[in-house]
Amino acid sequence: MIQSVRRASAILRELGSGHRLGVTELAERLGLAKATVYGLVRSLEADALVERDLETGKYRLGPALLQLGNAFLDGHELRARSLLWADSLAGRTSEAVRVGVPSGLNVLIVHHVFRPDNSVQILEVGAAIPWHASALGKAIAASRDDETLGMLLDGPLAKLTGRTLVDPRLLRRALVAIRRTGIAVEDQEAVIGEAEISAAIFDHDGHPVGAIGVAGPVERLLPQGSASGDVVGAVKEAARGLTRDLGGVRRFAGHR
Amino acid sequence: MIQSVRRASAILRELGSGHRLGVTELAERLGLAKATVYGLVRSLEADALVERDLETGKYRLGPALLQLGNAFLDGHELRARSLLWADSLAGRTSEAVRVGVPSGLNVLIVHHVFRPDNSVQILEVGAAIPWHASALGKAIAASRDDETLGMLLDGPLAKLTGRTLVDPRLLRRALVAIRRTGIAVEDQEAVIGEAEISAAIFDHDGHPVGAIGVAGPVERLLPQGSASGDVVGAVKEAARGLTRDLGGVRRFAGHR
DNA sequence: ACCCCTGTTCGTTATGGTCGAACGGCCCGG
DNA sequence: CCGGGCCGTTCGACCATAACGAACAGGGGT
Repeated sequence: MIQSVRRASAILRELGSGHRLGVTELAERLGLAKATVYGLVRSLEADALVERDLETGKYRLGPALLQLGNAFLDGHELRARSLLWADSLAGRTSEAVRVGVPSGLNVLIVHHVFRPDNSVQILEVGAAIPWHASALGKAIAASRDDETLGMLLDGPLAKLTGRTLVDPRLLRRALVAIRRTGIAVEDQEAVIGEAEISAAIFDHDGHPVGAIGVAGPVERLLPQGSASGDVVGAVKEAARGLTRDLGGVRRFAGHR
Repeated sequence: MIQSVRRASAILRELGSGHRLGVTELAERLGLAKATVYGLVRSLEADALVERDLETGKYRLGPALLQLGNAFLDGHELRARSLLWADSLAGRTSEAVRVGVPSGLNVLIVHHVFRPDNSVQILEVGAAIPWHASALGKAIAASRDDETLGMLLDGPLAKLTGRTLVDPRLLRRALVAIRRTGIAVEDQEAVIGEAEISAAIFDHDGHPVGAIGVAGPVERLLPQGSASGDVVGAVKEAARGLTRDLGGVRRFAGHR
């Protein structure tokens, strides 16, 4: 495990949380000597992974990251195969569709089809959502191996709204139900007024590689409090179809 | 300049050009020992900057890069300020608008407004275009300092279409004209049938930080072979407005 | 005009990154 | 079914080199 590389990536993560930081500030956040951080940022800057703000001298993320992020999407097999399914799902449900993959403690949106109603919507591709506050994240987590799941439940569980589940015990119980039904529901756990219904997608040895789901206003997606059978059926069908396209197989309650 | 960080970033660049590569293949491409590369990829993998393909064992770019790329966009001042100008420009010209920043030998698209005609268009944000084959790139290059410009002209100049300018002498002459007029035109130099008209955006000491331009079918954008005054005016106005918003100033023919 | 805090450079030390070689597992072909 | 070759992986030793503290320089703010 190469120390300097890990540290460089820690710098990127630090810079990724919005703020622009100077060498000194970075050094104290990471607990490193200024000169050490300086060497790291200079190296990152040489490859345009970070950029310097000319007026303040502080550092921010560099353009090469956008390029690499785009290259990641281009080569992403699940994303490529989900394009058609997502379009069809959005058409059938008249709601927005999102496809996500696990990335640490978050779900990363790799594909997003707008609700087909000509309203202005912001593209969420690239957004990272805490796993426990999204249907995509819960659908994926429900089928992960016990070790990974433990790590997820031990991590920080931020309370994004009043309805976010943050108790590991409650969360674990919810995941059991999700694994049984194959459907995860999120009811205003990330954003008030918004809900999502999703199902996991599996690879050939039954590990969840991502999830696809339908997102929209809670009153349309969860009329009288629960999901409509039509939407649930459509989501399940899309997830199953995608799993099949990937050469995958749904694994039931298997561990390891 | 920290060796291992530069090497790690070289691995990312290698992986970014589409192909999935194994340790051995990476090692020979970079001229390093297998064990060295192995250590580097393991470290990158730990931070999700690269990912392993479970079936083939080969490596590809990781999800963290998409997240970081998105964070780069979020914090991007030029992008943020260009949103309104780009919308307005697209409305006035009824064509697609793109905003780009320099990234090495490429222009990176950081904002893209679709042509307002309800046709299906693919989002180009994150795409990297060789600077010499785009109006954005030429507009930026025309105002860069001599040293950077020399580097650009010395770099590889790929011939993307029959009309791409690849002769450094011709290119340099074109840039002189662009600097004089403040407008760069690209006529099917990247994609046959597509043209673009753009102008550079400057920071407070007159360095070009990016460019904004209108892109569309050549027959509409360049009727009877040259740009319409209306479009040129609108582009110039948007670029000037953006420059002003950034607290910048257009610099004429100044060096250093 | 001062001071303080910044980014930067320098030289030394010993950490830890690099490498070659050897291991073990997998796939392919015989 | 067995062998060969290629792959990712581990190991250990060498010494390059990353990390550090301290000293320098430049700018902004007071």
